[in-house]
Amino acid sequence: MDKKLIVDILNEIGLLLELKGESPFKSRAYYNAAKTIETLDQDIETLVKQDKLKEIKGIGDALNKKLTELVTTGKLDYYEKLKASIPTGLIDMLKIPGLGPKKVRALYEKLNIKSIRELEYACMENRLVELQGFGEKTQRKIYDGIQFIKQHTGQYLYAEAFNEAVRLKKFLESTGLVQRCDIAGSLRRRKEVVKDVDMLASSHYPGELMDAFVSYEDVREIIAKGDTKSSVILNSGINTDLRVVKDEEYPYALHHFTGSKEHNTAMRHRAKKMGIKMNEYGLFHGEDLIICRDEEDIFNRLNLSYIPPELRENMGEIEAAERGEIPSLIQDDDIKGIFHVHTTYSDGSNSLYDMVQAARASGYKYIGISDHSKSAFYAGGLKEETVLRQLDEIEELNRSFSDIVILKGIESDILPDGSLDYDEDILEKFDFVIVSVHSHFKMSREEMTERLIKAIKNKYTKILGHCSGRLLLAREGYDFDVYKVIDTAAEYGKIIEINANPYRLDLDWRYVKYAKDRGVKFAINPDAHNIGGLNDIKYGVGIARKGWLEARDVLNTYDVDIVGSEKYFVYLD
DNA sequence: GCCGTTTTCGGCCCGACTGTTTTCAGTCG
Repeated sequence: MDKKLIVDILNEIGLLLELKGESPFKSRAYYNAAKTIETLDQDIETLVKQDKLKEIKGIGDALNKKLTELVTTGKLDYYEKLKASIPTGLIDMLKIPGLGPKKVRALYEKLNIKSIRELEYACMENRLVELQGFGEKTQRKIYDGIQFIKQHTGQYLYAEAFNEAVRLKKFLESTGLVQRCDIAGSLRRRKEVVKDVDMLASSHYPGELMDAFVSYEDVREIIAKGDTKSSVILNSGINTDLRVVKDEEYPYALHHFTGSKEHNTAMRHRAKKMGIKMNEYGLFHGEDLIICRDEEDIFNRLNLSYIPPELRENMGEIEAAERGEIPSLIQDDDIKGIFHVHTTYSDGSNSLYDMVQAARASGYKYIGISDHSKSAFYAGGLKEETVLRQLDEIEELNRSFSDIVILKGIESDILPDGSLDYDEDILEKFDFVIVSVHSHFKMSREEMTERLIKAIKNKYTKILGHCSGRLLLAREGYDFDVYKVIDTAAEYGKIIEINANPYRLDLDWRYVKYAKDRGVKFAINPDAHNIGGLNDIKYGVGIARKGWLEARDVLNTYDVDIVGSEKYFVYLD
């Protein structure tokens, strides 16, 4: 058995014991043994055979037994059990500078944080500062450390990759070497998680353009470089490809490199039936190129109306385009106001006044404040008297602004039994109630479905918040029957949130069209915990588009006299 | 978990530094 593997296992046991809060001397014994074996000049298997391990200083009865088991069987039961008792994410968290076993353990025990992504999210929600032994600077340091770590993983949130891609596109355009340039691939389709950035450009000077690309200041490593395709890794760790084509090939290439693969396959199949060959260089009748100036021409040539990139997943878009039934998708500037905004009353980091001012500055006509309800203990949920105080402040602010309406709301926890946590005399004071699950994720599928359905049916419920509870790349959502939940929302005329936070993007777009087809209406909610969070709304719009939604399907494209009225969902029909 | 021996359990490396906390705990090397 490889000595290095044995050393690694001993060191990991030491680490796991520290995380468990065992005696520091016990874990040190394992570290010491690891070091001893590492520097041992005898063969460990021979020592085991001759039963001479115990003669080595630092290896006593217990370690002798364990090492013998490990060397002879290749496995160690004690290690396997230890590993299984601790979430693997905790070990990853130790890689963050400034985080040791004690703090990781505190984060796990007090905040139930089990992975780096969950930790990052908790930092952004400002949840670490309240913890004993932690503070503003520690939280900052941990957050910065996570940004560093993230450079080494393989998947990225849409928002992260998109911002990288936009910067790169600006750079490429600034070289003066490109004719046309676009972000392609899954980013252009607005997938919630992407593996890489695909850029496409047309140019008279492909060689010079590639030279410029690989010398972009953000490039960390050049993987490949040619005249038509180059690959680099950016400082953020994201793999980035640039394809360069002739300008007359550009529309075909843009369609091809936007994908999805499934959409492209279906399109080629359709073309072939019409006697047309289709690839990234063109549409061909025999040897003759069919001239297309842009993507719209390509679709039209195949007797289809234009299909926006977000819909290109081979999920019915080609059939819809054939019938001329591609929806007119919602756009950023359709949004007139926002719901689901947190303030310093609960776990937000900007005041009610500041959030309202930021919404005004963004041109919104209304802002729906919804802090956490009293059961959200970890997030500083509002007790009844605090709710009343906030409602008073909102009324006061409403008197002082004529260009924005502040709506009174709450993000009420859905308790394990599906009930809400305020009495009716409080609930009836709100303009809107968002209901969300924030605890007890580990219920059975049936129980969780019932819990959600009961909350939807509650007469004070207006919006079902982040339906699945997932945190992208960090935490799976809880198990529930999404179709039953959507059907219930449809039946009771309740609105489903598209949470626009880049970590959530929940309801998943794959179910949005199902809900729309059943008449469900949506609210695109930033779930903002600070002023910057208000900008997340655009990611929600992206998901809404991916879910085939039009402006009329979305509550916050309506004027405040409609959304602010008691029976607004009636107007949405 | 190991060691040494006071043969049965107490001690096991520590100082600088940081960010908390208000006298100290945790991390790092």
